[in-house]
Amino acid sequence: MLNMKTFAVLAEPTRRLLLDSLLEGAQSVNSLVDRIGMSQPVVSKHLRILRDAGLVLVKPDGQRRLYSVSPAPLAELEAWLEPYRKLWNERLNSLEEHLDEME
Amino acid sequence: MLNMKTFAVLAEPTRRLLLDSLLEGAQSVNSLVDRIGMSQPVVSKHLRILRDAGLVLVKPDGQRRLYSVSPAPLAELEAWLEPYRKLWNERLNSLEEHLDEME
DNA sequence: TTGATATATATCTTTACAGTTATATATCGG
DNA sequence: CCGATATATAACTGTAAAGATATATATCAA
Repeated sequence: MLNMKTFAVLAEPTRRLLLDSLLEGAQSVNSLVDRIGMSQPVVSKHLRILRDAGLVLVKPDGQRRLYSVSPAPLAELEAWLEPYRKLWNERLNSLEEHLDEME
Repeated sequence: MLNMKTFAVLAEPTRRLLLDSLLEGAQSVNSLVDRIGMSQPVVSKHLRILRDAGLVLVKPDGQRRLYSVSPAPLAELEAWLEPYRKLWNERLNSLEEHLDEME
């Protein structure tokens, strides 16, 4: 079911940076290298890991490879987060009530 | 601002297991040890890390320590996730439209 | 106080993984 | 075909961290 490796993959700051960069649209490896200021092998390695995790897609474009975000696995995060979201909403609500009482 | 160490802390499966256990209410260290089947030092160590990350709170209760979830840092996850959620919603919508067209 | 229980921490070992460097593969232009 | 460009991968190194074991600290009960 839930492939929880997604968490580990996203734990790496460089990989989140890559995903964030790809939010603005598909990009080649080298443009990502320029953007995040890491060596090309490092970027390729991280992209490989993101790809294995289903978080990005590749589309060959001549000699380049265009990477884009594939957000489906993030639904796991969302799902895991849900019961906790309820918790913190409750607490926000009771804080609000508390503030209302103080008025 | 955003303390992205939260991601790394949550990347560890045992720690997510601990948090999930605590969703059912505050618990002592030993009850968590029994629940997740790991050694007491391991559990204490992970709880320490969760505590440093602000993800759990401790309340001394005699010789025990009652741990409970403190969900505030998870708002970071939520925030980071947001632009991606938009992405996958868009894709769900276009899938829907596509299915509608096929009818 | 003493022994038992509950938890924390220190030390050690092993493993996983990020980054570097060097090299391989593939595709372009001429 | 050839050199240049774009990307992937292999091999190596250093480091961080998870789990095991042993021990320290604190609180209970008698």
